[in-house]
Amino acid sequence: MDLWQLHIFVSVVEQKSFSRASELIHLSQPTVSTHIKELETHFQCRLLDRLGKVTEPTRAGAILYGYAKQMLALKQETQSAMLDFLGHTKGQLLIGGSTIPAGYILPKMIGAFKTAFPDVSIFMTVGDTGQITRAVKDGELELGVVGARTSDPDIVQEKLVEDEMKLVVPAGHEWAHRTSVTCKAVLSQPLIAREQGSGTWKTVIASMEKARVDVSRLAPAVTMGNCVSVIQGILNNVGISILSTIAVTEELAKGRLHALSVEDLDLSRNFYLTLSRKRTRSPICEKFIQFLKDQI
Amino acid sequence: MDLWQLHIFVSVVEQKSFSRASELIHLSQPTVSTHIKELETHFQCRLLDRLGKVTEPTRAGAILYGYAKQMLALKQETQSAMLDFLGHTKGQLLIGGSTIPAGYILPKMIGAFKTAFPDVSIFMTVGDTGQITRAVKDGELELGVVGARTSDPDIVQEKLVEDEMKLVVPAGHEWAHRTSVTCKAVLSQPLIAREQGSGTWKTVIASMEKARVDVSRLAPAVTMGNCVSVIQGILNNVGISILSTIAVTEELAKGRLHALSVEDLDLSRNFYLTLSRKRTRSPICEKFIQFLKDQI
DNA sequence: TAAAAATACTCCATAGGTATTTTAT
DNA sequence: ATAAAATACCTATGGAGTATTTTTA
Repeated sequence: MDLWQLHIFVSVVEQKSFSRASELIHLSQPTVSTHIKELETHFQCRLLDRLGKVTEPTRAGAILYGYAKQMLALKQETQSAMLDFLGHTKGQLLIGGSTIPAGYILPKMIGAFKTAFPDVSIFMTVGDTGQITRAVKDGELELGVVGARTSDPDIVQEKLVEDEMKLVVPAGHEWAHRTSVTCKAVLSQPLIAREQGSGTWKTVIASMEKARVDVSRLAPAVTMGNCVSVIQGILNNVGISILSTIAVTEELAKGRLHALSVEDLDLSRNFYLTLSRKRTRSPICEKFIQFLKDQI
Repeated sequence: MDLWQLHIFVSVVEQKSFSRASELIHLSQPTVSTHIKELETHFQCRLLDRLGKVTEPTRAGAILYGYAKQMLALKQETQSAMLDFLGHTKGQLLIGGSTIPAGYILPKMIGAFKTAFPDVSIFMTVGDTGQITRAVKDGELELGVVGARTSDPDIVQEKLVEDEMKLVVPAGHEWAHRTSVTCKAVLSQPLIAREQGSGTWKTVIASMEKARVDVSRLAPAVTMGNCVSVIQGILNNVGISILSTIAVTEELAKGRLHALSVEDLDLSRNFYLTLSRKRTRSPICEKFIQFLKDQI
């Protein structure tokens, strides 16, 4: 019993005739006979009553007909589901991003992409660089945007955007009109730090170590769990902090915050498009990558 | 794309390996490769990522896998549905009977059959001989039990039971202790007749004509639409009637009615098992025919 | 180096065909 | 007599095999 034989069987039932069915499927009448015979030997019973004028299914044939229709319908459904997916118009896309990309880069992209392809469902996971990279490696996510490179050979990465981090102070701060300060001056101010896993804070520490600044002299006034809290902290004069400009563009535009660079400190970093080296990317994912590269 | 290829594909996905899958299905590894390749060219995309250690489905492959599982499950379902039906343990049986068989013969049979095969659903249609015979001819019913033969060459009939009709009088009637009366005597009594289409009444009229009794002398006190009404009529002294003994066995046993034969009148008739000559009978139907023949 | 999949090739089973016979209207 | 299905028989595609190479961990 295969789909082809079932298709022939269904055609005979619907045409009520072997020869009419054979014309319809562009087969010879004996070929149709052979296939029906094969089905009948397979099930060990008559499936069609050849009544002379017409051919009608037996009870067993009627049962098989019902199932056969279902299977053929399911085949059709499969075909069109695959076509839809491969025509990158339908399906789902699983992506991931570390804090900054997930908060400030990807949402815009997802919005634009959804407008272009409304039948694509996008699921975004937020996690730290390590989590996202591992998920991409394992195929749980098709694409990630993270703030650090990895040495894993199963991963390919591509620089997506350059991110400049700056010292951020409230509008009324004594430095609110300066464009830069020394690193030493920063250490004298109450500072809002980020938690251990934060990519932003890792970059800050790394750049300080690179500039041979004694990191132990850092005395954070408070440590906060996410970017938004830090911004709120600055606005409420808890302290100042070093943040991605991407994360504060809005507040800078409103004039409620001011950003300035820190002398001697290289606070630039990159966000990387992160993909599995060997796994095949879906057409939807390819399309999304195009979007990312084009619209940034 | 056929079921065999989908089966191979599913096996590779589940085994995460071409070679392990090939062992499982008892095929060579190159044969598995060929089939997967064929699926991939059919859908114009990669379905499996050969990652070296393991093989995992691509997004497209994952979609196909879902559908493939459904199709294979449906195939299994088809197989077992056919087996159940052919093992005459499950399914439905459509039968029909004219008034007396449907009222007094078939219900007993259906009860016994349902006990033996509880998973069989039986649907019984009641109609006159002509209706039931036509439905059997057209395959709407698989089996009928009717009170008359037909000349239709598409129908085969077999005598199932002999039915004796008798004159039925109430317990207190003047003939309540007689075993027979003359036909002439019957004509002098108030008689309950049956409607036009009734097989019972047709038989009564036919036997009278055969005995050269002047049928026009029949003056029914009342005409009733069904057997049960006639019995009630007799019990309430509306008149007497000629009925199938099969239909009054219960009342005779209770002693509320008395049956006697009519001299000169041959009131015997047969009920016939009625089947389509050319249509294949389901195993359930064959089994039911056995039941009918054995238990009568 | 070893294991997995791909490639190259050979073979035969079978799906397809045509010609014809049988069956039933 | 005619139309439909079955039978007989032939052909060629492709599904299955073995042997080998390529790839990658």
